[in-house]
Amino acid sequence: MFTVGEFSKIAQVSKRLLRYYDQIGLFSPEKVDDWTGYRYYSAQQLPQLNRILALKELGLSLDQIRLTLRNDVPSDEIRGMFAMQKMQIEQQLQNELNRLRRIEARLRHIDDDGDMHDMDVVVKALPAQRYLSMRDVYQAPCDTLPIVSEMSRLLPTQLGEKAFGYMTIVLFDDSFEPENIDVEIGFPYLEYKDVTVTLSNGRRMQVRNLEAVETAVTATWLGFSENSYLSYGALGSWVEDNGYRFIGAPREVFIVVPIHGRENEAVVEIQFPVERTDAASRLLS
Amino acid sequence: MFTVGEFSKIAQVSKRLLRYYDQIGLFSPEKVDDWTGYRYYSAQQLPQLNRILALKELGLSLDQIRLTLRNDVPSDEIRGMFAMQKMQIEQQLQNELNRLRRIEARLRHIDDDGDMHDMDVVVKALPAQRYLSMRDVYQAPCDTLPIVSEMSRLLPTQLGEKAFGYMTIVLFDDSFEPENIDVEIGFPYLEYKDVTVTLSNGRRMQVRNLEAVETAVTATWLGFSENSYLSYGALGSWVEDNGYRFIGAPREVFIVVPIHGRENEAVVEIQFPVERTDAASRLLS
DNA sequence: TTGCTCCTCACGTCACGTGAGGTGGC
DNA sequence: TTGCTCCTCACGTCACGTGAGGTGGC
Repeated sequence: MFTVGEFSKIAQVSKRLLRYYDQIGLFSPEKVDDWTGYRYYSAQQLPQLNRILALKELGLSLDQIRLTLRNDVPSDEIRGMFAMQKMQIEQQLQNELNRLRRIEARLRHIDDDGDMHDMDVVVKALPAQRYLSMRDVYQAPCDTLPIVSEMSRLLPTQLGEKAFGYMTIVLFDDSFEPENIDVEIGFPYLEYKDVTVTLSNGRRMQVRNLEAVETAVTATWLGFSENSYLSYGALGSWVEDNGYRFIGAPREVFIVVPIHGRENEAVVEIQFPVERTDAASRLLS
Repeated sequence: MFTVGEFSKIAQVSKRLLRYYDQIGLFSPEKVDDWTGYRYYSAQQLPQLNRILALKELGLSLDQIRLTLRNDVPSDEIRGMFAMQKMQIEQQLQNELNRLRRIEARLRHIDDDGDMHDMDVVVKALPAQRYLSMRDVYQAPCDTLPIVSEMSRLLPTQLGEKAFGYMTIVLFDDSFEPENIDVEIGFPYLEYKDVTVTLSNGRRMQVRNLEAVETAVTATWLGFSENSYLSYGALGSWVEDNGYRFIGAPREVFIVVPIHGRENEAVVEIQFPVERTDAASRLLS
C-alpha cells in the first residue's frame, strides 16, 4: 500500500493528477481511510494507471478513456471511437502541415524585407445568397464606375434601403489582365421576391442564386487603387503554398465602396473559392 | 459604424469573441458610447481583425499576437517567435504522426482478436541512480532466485531498511533467449556511502552509477511467469512501430517481487532505453 | 409599443497546477 | 516534539460559449 506521494513517484505522475482522477472517478485508490481521508494505492493498480496514461497519450479525452475501461461496451463502439480519433488526428496533421508551411512563408518574408507586409489571409465559408446582378464585358476597370454608381442610386429607392448586402463583383475572367474584363456586378438581395431592374443603358439586372462556397480563401484590403490587381498574384501563391487549389470565380465584396477623393477609406474583401489539394495527404499514406 | 452584431456577421466571428478581444485589449471598437456602453466598429478595422485571425490560425496565442501587433518590438524578436512556433509545430507533428501509428496499431489489434490485450506502453525518463549490484551469467532464469532472496535478506539488515529502492535487473543479453543469461541484479542505493556486500557464494555486490535515460519505453505487468519473455517481442514491435530504436540494456524493476505461490501479485516494470529514429522527420523535409 | 439588440456579470469547458490553511503520522 | 505528508477548498490556466437578467434603440 502506497500513499499518493509514494505512488506518484513510482508512476511518475503528479499527486494532483492522482487526486483528480480519484475525484472524477476515473482511477481510485484501492483503499481510503474513512477517518483521515488518506488514499492508499496498491502496486497492482499500476498497470491500470498505465493503461490510462497510454490511452491519454493517444489523444483520448478522460471521458473516452473511461468508456474504454468499462467492459460492458461493445467492441464496435470502441473501434468506432478509435476510428474517429484517427480521423481527427489526420485532420490535425493536415492543419499542422499547413500551419508549418505558412510559418515558413512568414519567416521567408521577414528575412526578405526585414519588415513584413504580409497578407492576412482568412479561410472561411461563404453562404448561398440571392444575387441581383448583371454580367457584362468592360474595356477597362474604370468603365464599371458609372454602372456601379447608377446601381447604388437606383436600387435602394426602387426596392428598399434594407433589402441589400454589400456590393459584390464576380470575376469570370481568369486572365487577370485589366482589359476586356468579364464581370458580374450586383448586390446580395435579402428578400424572396423575384425582381428585375432596368438600367439607363437598357440592360437589366436579374436575381439569381449565388452558390455557397464551402472553403474560400479571403483577404481584406484597406484602400482602393488600380494596382490592387497585383495582390491577386500574392494571394495565388498563398493558395498554392497552403495546399489549396482554385475551383471557381473569385468575388470582390465592397464593405465600403470607394468614393472619389476618399479611396483610401474603401474596404474590399476578395474571396477565392478553393478546395484542398491532396498534396499534404500524400505524406500520410 | 457597426454594432457588435453587424460587425461579427461581416467578419464571421462571434459577438463574444469581439467583446472578449475588447476586454483583453487586443482589438477594441473604434468608438464606445460612454452612456450605453455600445461598441461601434468601423469597416476600416476589418483588416486588423483579419490579421489577428490569420495569426491565430498559425497557432499563436493571443498574447503572442498582441506582441506582433505592437510596432515597438524589434523584428528579431518577432522572427524568434515565429521560429519557436515553427519548432513547436514540428514537434507536434511528430507526436501526431506517432499517435496515428499507435492508433492504427490499436485498430489492427481490435480487428485481429475482437478484444484487445494491448500493452500499455508509457514513455518516460529515468533518473540517474546509484546501484548496488552484481553482474553474472546464469544458466537459466530460475537460477537467479537464490541470489535474489539472499540479497533481499542481507541488504536491509546490513545497510538499513530505507536505503533501497525496488529490485532492478539490467539485462545485458540481447539474444533474449532463456539460456546463459548475462544479467546484473541489484537495488538502487539511496545513500551516498560506498559499500560492498559479500554474498555466501563469495561474490561481491558493489555500488556503481546507473546512468539516467532520457527516453525509456516502459510497460508494467501484473503477475510473473516464465513466458513473460514473450512480451519482449511485442514491445519490440511497438518500439519499431512508433519510430524509436533501442539504444541500451533494458531493465526490469520489481515493484512487487514474485513470492512463491503468489506469483500473480507480482508487479514488474520493464524499461527499454530508446531514441527517436528520424523515420518520421523524413516526412517533414 | 413590441421585439430585437445591446450591455454586464458569471458560470462552464478541459485537465490539471499551484498555493492556502489546516491536520495526521512517524 | 519537529518536520514531513496528507487532506480539502479554491483560484488560475486559455479562449472563448452559453445562458441569465436587465436595458437601450428603432
